[in-house]
Amino acid sequence: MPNSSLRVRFAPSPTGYLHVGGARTALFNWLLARNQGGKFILRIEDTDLERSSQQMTQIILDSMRWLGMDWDEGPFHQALRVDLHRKNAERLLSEGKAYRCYCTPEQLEEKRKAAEAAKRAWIYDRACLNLTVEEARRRVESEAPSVIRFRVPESGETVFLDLIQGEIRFENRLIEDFVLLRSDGMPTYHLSVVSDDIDMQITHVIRGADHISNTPKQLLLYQALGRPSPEMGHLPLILGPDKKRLSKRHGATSVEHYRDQGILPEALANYLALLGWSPGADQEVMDVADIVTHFDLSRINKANAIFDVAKLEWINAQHMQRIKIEKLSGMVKQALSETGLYDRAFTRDEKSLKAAVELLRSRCKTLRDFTGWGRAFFVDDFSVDPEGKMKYLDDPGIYTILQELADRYEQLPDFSLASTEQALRQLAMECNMKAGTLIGAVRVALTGNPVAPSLFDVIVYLGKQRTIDRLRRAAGVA
RNA sequence: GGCGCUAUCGUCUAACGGUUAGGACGCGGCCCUCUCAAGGCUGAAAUAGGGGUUCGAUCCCCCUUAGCGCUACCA
Repeated sequence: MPNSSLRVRFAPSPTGYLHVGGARTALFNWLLARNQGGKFILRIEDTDLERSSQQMTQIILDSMRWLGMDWDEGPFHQALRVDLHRKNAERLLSEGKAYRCYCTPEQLEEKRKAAEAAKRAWIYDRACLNLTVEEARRRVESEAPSVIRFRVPESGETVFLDLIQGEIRFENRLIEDFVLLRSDGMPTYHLSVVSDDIDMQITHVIRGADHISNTPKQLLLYQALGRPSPEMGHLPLILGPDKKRLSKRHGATSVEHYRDQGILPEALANYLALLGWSPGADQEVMDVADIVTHFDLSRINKANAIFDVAKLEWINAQHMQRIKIEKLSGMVKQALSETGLYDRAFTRDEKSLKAAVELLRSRCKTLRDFTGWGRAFFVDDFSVDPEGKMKYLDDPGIYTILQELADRYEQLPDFSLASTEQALRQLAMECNMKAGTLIGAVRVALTGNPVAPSLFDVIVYLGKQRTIDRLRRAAGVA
């Protein structure tokens, strides 16, 4: 039962990078739209002029695209739509559903503090709602700055059926007469969100659970404006390992960061989708298309989830193993270029690059491992791991053996998996040493690392000349 | 403090009144093996506590506890 008239939106405020929490909110909206054949709308909530910036907007858009999301409408800039918001505020004012408030921030702060000191709950006391006609006239004439406050019903309840959380109810008398329009004439969050969601004909608002307590205010606004409210769904929050809300304190929170760490976009999307949502089957590693077809709001969890980097890395490793080799090679090439390790002469051609990637992929957790641990597969300039050196190249006798192996390899008419292995084992036997020991030594000589793919695969990949050179270099460095 | 939401292995989660409470990450063991991964097999590990409802509660209700969120002329 796809609902092609469904319209959802993601509405970030460009005051920082795209946070993984925000990314997940965006993703769930996008998944819902794509699953239902509806529309996904992007709206930039930049009414906080001081904290918003064009650069941040750009970074957010880039991160979304990188994650594989596209949008059908927008990006709309909320700051450009304030006239519409103001009109709604004025309409409510003229209909008596809102009123002017002349209280200064200082006065309010004072009352708030007093209430706090007396351990009383504080919401705005409606001082300006109860102004006598005379007082009201005086205020208007004095041209003192004022805000427009929404007049919340003093009794009754605001109840809604949350798509994810179920029924949620709030007593109206505990809801404050919140500000719609600031004294500088700029709309506040509640006013602009509702105005824009109405104008953009949003049918489903899917957002973080931190907005649950904002919901009754917004629902009351829809009512006052005489418009049906959209369906509401509140996603559980993403927490850090200490169960606190995920923040910079936990280190990595931006999508950009994970991209820089060498996480694949499909892996991050996969992991984010699994945070709070579960596919019907036990299959957890999915590509985006799979997730789109299986996505279903009814399978979203209500409890907050802790962001687990270890599992993200595992999922990433899984994706690196399953992805088409052409695609992975392209990403590795990009990573090599970015770190200045892409040497066309060394890598020779696409086929050779693919061979190296194929050899390394099951041993890598992120793209970074290709340029770090896998360095010797792409350039000749690599260092030798001290521990590997100590373990395998400590005995001076090994150098003559490596030299000898290089000589024998040079004589080999065909340089293959079988022939190189046969020659090595033969030499080990003659030297009265275990093949495994020699293999270890050669591995360190060729890759600088005691941990690497199967040795003879490495030898064949490097080729005859490079293998011999590296063996002699290791022997010579002695 | 007030209001709201939540509560299954350490973590992500499945089980939508009846299961030996399942899977995955991580951790341990074994197999494979030239190292390390990958892969296969396997082990330890959970229904927060207390009351109800019911023939029967992880599941429904209440209380407690804990965690989180909101509590601005920020979004």
